[in-house]
Amino acid sequence: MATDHTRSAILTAAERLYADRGFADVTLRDIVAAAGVNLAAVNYHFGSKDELIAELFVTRSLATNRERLNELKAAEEAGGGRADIGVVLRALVGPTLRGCLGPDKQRSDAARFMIRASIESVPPIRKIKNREVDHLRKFAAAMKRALPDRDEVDLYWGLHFALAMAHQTIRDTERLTKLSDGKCDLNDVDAITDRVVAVAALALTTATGRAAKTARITRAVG
Amino acid sequence: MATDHTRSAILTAAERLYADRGFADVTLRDIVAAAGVNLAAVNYHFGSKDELIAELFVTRSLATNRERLNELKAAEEAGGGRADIGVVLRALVGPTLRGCLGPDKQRSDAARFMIRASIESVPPIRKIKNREVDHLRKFAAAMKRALPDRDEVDLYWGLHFALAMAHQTIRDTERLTKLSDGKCDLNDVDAITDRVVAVAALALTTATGRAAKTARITRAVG
DNA sequence: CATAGTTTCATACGTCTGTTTGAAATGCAA
DNA sequence: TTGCATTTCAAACAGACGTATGAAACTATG
Repeated sequence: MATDHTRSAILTAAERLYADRGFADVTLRDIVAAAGVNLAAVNYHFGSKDELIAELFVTRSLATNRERLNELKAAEEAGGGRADIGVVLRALVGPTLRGCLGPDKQRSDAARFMIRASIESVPPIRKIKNREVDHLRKFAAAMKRALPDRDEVDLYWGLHFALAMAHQTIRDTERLTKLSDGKCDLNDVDAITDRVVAVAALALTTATGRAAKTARITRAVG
Repeated sequence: MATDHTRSAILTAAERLYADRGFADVTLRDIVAAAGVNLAAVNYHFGSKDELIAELFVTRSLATNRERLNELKAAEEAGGGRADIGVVLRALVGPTLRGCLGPDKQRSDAARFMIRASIESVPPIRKIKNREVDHLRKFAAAMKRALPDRDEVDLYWGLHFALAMAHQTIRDTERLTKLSDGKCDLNDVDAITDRVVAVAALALTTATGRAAKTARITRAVG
């Protein structure tokens, strides 16, 4: 064992390559070349390519979830067991956004790997991913504490939309930049987080009747 | 030429398989087996696998864009050159949502194929996809007409978020269903469209100062 | 019917993939 | 140093992939 240099070199190289180019385009030979180790090392240390991916994913998954929950717990403890809905949402989308966007320097391979994992549904990950729901349930519960009068279904949709906006912003940076001719600043992570949280919170705090009615009217007009 | 049964059989089978299982998991041999034709037929009729995918994508892409623009134009003409922001957004997200969600019967392979295409970034599609921005620009312009006083950047973000919510809802149906224990009805397409449009419109019509301030406050509190 | 052109077919090719193998190298205790 | 276990390495393996080939089966025109 010792420091197991080879093992961690593989993990680092694999994470970076997968984050950069996705799962489909990266072969074991690419990984071992980047890691500077022999081809057989992957199978020796991890058993198979799938097990390497799975280990990468569970490690990062646990870390991200821990970060999110820490932020949530700190906020709820500070608020006496209940946090503002905006703070809850920020704890949900903040960690991932910070990891994936912003200046190159602070952009981590880890966060970008997680995005890849959530985009490209590769078999070894798909099986593990179902546990994510249990993690999100904690946030749904916190949202319920923040907005006890709100209909449960609305809360789920709000959580879903918040993740959708954060997720898509990370994934499709290019399109928004082109569409806006660079006017949308994708480097200001705090501002982006503000936007996502603001929209989700707004949707959750506005009277559902009014929103639904507006939508129905526009539908009738259209 | 005649009816070119083989050609269209390949297209149909390929679209369905790609929609169901994604690009990575579907081989030419899967396609020709499903289409009931010979392996060499793909290369004979389309030149290569990539060209088959490209043809599939441009066909569907043009159809979707046409549908969206028809809805937009009809609304703007009815409104004397300017449509309500909700109607514009509905024209943007409605066609795709209708095609991808709802009861199995009305769910089309075409729409699901397009979602796959937007998720898994396969080389032959990636090159073509840049044109989508030009299409979206027309919606950005319509949004500007609907909300002439709104800051341009806000409009781009609103458009981006609307697409994000629609897109993610289609893509991650399973997670939301599980999280909500089935309480979120993914079969009621109109209701879902209402929600997406309502949230996006709400974000676009609420005073930006208030939203930003709320976000900043929650950030400070957290 | 004959024939030229098109389409289908079985089959094979070359390449790339993840994985395996057995020998060589290394680390470490006695 | 000797001996044993761990780790590395070059090389090869079997399988799957997209593609190419040439003969066979069609279709339609004269």
